[in-house]
Amino acid sequence: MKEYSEKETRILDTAAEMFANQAFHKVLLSDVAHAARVGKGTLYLYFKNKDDLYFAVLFRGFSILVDTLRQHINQKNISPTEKMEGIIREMSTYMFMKATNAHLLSRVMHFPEGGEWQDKRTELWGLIQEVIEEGVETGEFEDSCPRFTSQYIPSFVRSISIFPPEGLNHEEFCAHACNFVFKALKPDR
Amino acid sequence: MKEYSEKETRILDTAAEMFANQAFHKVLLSDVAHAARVGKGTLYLYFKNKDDLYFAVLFRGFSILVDTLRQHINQKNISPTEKMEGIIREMSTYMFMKATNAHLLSRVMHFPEGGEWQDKRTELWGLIQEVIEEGVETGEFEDSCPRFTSQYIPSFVRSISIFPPEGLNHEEFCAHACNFVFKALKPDR
Amino acid sequence: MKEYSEKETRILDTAAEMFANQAFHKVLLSDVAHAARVGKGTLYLYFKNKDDLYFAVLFRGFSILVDTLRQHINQKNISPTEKMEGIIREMSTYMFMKATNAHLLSRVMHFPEGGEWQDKRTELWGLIQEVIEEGVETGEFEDSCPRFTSQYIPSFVRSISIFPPEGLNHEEFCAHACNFVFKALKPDR
Amino acid sequence: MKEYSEKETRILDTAAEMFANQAFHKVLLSDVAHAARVGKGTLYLYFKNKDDLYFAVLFRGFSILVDTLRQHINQKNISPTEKMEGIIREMSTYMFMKATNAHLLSRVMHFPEGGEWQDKRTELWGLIQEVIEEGVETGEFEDSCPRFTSQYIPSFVRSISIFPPEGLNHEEFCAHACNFVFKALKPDR
DNA sequence: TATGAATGAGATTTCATTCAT
DNA sequence: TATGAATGAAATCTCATTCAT
Repeated sequence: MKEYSEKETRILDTAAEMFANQAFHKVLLSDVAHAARVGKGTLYLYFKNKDDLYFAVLFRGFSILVDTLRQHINQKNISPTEKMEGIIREMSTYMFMKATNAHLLSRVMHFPEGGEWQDKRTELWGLIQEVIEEGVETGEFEDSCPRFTSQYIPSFVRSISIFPPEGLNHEEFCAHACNFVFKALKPDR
Repeated sequence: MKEYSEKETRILDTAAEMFANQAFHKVLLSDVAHAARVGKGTLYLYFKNKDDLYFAVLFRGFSILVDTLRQHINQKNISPTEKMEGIIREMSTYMFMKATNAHLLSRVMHFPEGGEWQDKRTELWGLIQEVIEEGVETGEFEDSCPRFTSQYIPSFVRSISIFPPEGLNHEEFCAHACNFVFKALKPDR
Repeated sequence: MKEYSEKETRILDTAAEMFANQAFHKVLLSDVAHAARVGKGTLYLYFKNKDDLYFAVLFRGFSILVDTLRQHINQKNISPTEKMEGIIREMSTYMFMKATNAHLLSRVMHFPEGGEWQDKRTELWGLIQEVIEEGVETGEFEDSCPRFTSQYIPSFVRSISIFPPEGLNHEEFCAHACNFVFKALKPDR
Repeated sequence: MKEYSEKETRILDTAAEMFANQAFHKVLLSDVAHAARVGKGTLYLYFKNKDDLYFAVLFRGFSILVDTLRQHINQKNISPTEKMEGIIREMSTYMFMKATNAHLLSRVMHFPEGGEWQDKRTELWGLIQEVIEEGVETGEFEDSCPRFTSQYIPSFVRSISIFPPEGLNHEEFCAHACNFVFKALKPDR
């Protein structure tokens, strides 16, 4: 896990906020600098250019999520079903907590191929896939292609958190999503 | 359904291609004009400004999909299950046919709120929701909150078409997705 | 001889004036644009960047001089001595006429090697060398290494025009320089 | 003769090298500092600002040359002719020894008027002029305007050392230049 | 004395948009 | 209707200089 200095963190936080709320080209570096209470030049001390800052923001946000999930999954003594429920809840919590998270994550998921990103995404999907496969082994789940399923799950958490149906209740969504997934993965008999 | 002149169509096609492959701010109007074999000024005869062109591109692409789906659903004499399978197949066909489609749709789905877009998206979700509700009525489906489910379905078709797992087979995906959804929606008994 | 459009010429003239009077980094493109009565962006229509504009200015100035000299030298029916006198007079006239010329030429003569520049300089020296060699053939001159001499001549015209001794009289300088060169090149007997 | 501390010398040497090889505005103080193995702030302990450093570099280089020449000229018992030959040889040795020297000198010689520089240049020209005048008095030379000639001589040494003709031989150049000057200055009879 | 992270004024450059043709 | 040269506001980015350590 990359380490960030205090100032770097402040810049990333500020930029995350701004990139989440406006289109890339509407975010001015001078505004970021001002909001982060640093000089414009300081940004360039930490990030090569605007693109680089943008990617760093997304990457950090995504990494935090993946790390959280990995930690959850690595717990001993919990069943694949519990892990899967955890994944859905952690992901949706992460995104509902801060609109910023959802919007940024959403962009990551669309990112131009490029080693680093591909890897991170694959990491996320890999974690989920592992849980499904573990469940298949224990007989809790049945899935002819866990690779597909592992992509479905983040995608609908994202969809709901970006376009929350009116009057959305977080708990209600988690329950529905878990139920949906568990039914879909339930062994035929 | 809006009608477009030949030149307008050429511009929209070109722009669609470009917006699908690059971020908004990386797409230069001069490039669009050149690629569409029209003068830069001509773009402004058909579209108010860059944003307007962008919206027009997304809107057209999205409308085509929604219209296709609506046509499918309006067929008489087919069951909700058949309709649902059709939705999944039509959507994924639409997106697999042209990468452009998938990428553009993806943008629409993430579009900052804004009346027009909200409406268009709601239209898509509404179509799917209707089918689910119809299925619930006939007893083919069971779903505690069809509104959520109607968002899940486009989201994972999109995810798979933007990030196709290596060696992806279209038919295999459709089969898996249908199966996944049908199991998830199957009445408990 | 390269052709320049009216606007291009206006830009080059303006820029020449400014580059001659100030250090490169003190010349602002916004000032150039303003003084040339064109938009800042227009500069970039004609010149790739600031460096490119600078080089174009120098190159044009230098080319004009070389062309003038070549024309003079190509005259029929004049002796090498007359040609040499012409060279010295043309060069010093060119430089005394406009301080701009002298200063710009001065920079050219120091220019980072680079095909184009090397070639132009070599062209200038080549012209002078030819005249000397012609004179050697006719017996008017004697010179063990015309290649050296052809570099001496522009160098002192330049020196005097950039740092004119107090109360310098142009004609006096030409006379002195010609006399100096002719004596130096005079056959021993 | 100014004295420089060890660190100051290191900075000046480094900067000399860099200013000789690149245009003023391409030389970054951070590069100078790094190459001189001092902190960027340290430069400001020794030099008021970038201009000041630049001037110091040129000034030191020029002073060394002028001092060398003065020492040579002040020798007793050598004729003006010998002095002149010495001047040409010392100057060209100085410049051929290190390309840096030639380039820097070249800058000095082109420096925008400014008291200090005017004085330094005048000092160089003055030395040469004295020798010529001494020669005129002894009847060894003849020159209607030694002030001009004293500018010619440094200028062509400079020209040759900055743009050495292919396959240049130092000794050959000195011999040619001396011969050229001596013929030009030879009394008519 | 020595440092180099931080600064921000101000430079270069871009590109959506206009408008004369 | 069609064009693309011209524009200049506004963006990104640089780098000499400062200053807390």
